[in-house]
Amino acid sequence: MITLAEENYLKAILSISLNFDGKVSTNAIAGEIGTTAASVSDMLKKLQDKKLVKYKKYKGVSLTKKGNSFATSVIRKHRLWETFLVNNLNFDWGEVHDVAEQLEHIKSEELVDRLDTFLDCPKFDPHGEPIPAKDGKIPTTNTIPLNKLSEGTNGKVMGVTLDEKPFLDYLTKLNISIGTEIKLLEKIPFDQSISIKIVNTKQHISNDVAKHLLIKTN
Amino acid sequence: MITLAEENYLKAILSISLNFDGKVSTNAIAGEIGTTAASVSDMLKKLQDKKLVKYKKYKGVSLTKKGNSFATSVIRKHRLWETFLVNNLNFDWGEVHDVAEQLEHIKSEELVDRLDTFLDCPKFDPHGEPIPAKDGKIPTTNTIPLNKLSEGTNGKVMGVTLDEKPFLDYLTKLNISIGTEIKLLEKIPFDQSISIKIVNTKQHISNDVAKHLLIKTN
DNA sequence: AAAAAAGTTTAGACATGTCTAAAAATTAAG
DNA sequence: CTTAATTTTTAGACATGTCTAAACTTTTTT
Ligand SMILES: [Mn+2]
Ligand SMILES: [Mn+2]
Ligand SMILES: [Mn+2]
Ligand SMILES: [Mn+2]
Repeated sequence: MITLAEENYLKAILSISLNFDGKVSTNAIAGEIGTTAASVSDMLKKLQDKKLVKYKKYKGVSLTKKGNSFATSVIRKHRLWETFLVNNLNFDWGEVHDVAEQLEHIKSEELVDRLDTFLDCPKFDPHGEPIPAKDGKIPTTNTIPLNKLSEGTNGKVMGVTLDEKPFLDYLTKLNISIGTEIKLLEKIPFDQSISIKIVNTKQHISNDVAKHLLIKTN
Repeated sequence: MITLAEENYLKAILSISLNFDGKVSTNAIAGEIGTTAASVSDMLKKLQDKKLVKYKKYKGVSLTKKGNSFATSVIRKHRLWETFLVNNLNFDWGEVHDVAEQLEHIKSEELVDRLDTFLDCPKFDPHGEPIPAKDGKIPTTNTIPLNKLSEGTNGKVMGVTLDEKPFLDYLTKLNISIGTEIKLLEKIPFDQSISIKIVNTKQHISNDVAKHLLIKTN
């Protein structure tokens, strides 16, 4: 049996390895989970024993096929629950992450399958993040982070890569949500901040915000 | 913060005290939870410290107002989730208990409130058991266990007081579900087993089965 | 009222998961 | 290439929750 703590570590390792490639460092995991490097070292040994990760002391860690499968399943559950909470229980997209962190650990294959069916097998969650299918396949998109676009480009917001409430509340305040049409007007070299146009209003946002907005260009 | 284990103990104490009255014994709790008397003693001290129970060594335990409120809330969540699983995810009434045992521990008042609204504030769960309201009030019914009825009485099955799969599967096999019309034909003094009529078929069931069927007489 | 049985609590151990502080290894600087 | 800074691991402690075995209370029998 895999424990709740183990699931969270596997999920963290997968999340990190999706952004950067190569082996995942102890510190990176500690940062993601909000724990100490010492705890991570302890846990990596246990995950190694269970053949969920490949781990060499001081050399970082990667998921085994089995570990990747568990991690993907947790993310699948997380995003299906978030979809349920927003679509059916009328939660705001900024309020669902913490509850989904709990729901993702409920153990019942049957439950996940039926929830998936109930929701009509959604491909993306309320933040536009892809929901892995039962077989582990993750839907792809041809989107680019807003900060990588060139000046003058038009596009549509397809997703966000951060689902913390303060960030999502700020987006809502800026009138940005999934589907919003955006035009990149100007990039400021000094701080990489950018000017954008949203439904005829001009706004200015930091690079930190822009990099978490996934855009599909027209 | 109240832990998952503590919630299960409080729920067990409430369940027991609903059936029998007076103080709840250590052994009864151990039996209900499926643990040892030693573990129960340990936990009762902790619950005492948190003012969730009133406990005197060797003299049994009872819930404080605070403890009762937590226990009731756990039962409310359990039954709301069971209702969701049966009504919306098309689970059979015998398949939901174990999953609900997990879901009942998800921490979010907002979630419970919204789930309740989503389900149209149901008063009874799929097994006919009353769902406590947000304020803790438990819907009442004027029902009697089938084994307490006298011969010749007609009535309708309003609920079951056991939700283990083998029992519920057996009921399904007997064509008994919530709403089924039943007539008590004969009580056998030797073993308290009884003969019943269900939609023109005669059946014979043990006292053990009959005592878990709640009947509303016509 | 003493002895036996049943019920309950304590003592000691163990598993899981976490933390701080210290030691060891790796990487970056000088 | 040696020292310094950073990263990672180990050692030791602690909290939670569980268990078995032994001790203690209460209840039941004789
Ligand atoms: Mn999330
Ligand atoms: Mn989690
Ligand atoms: Mn149940
Ligand atoms: Mn439970």
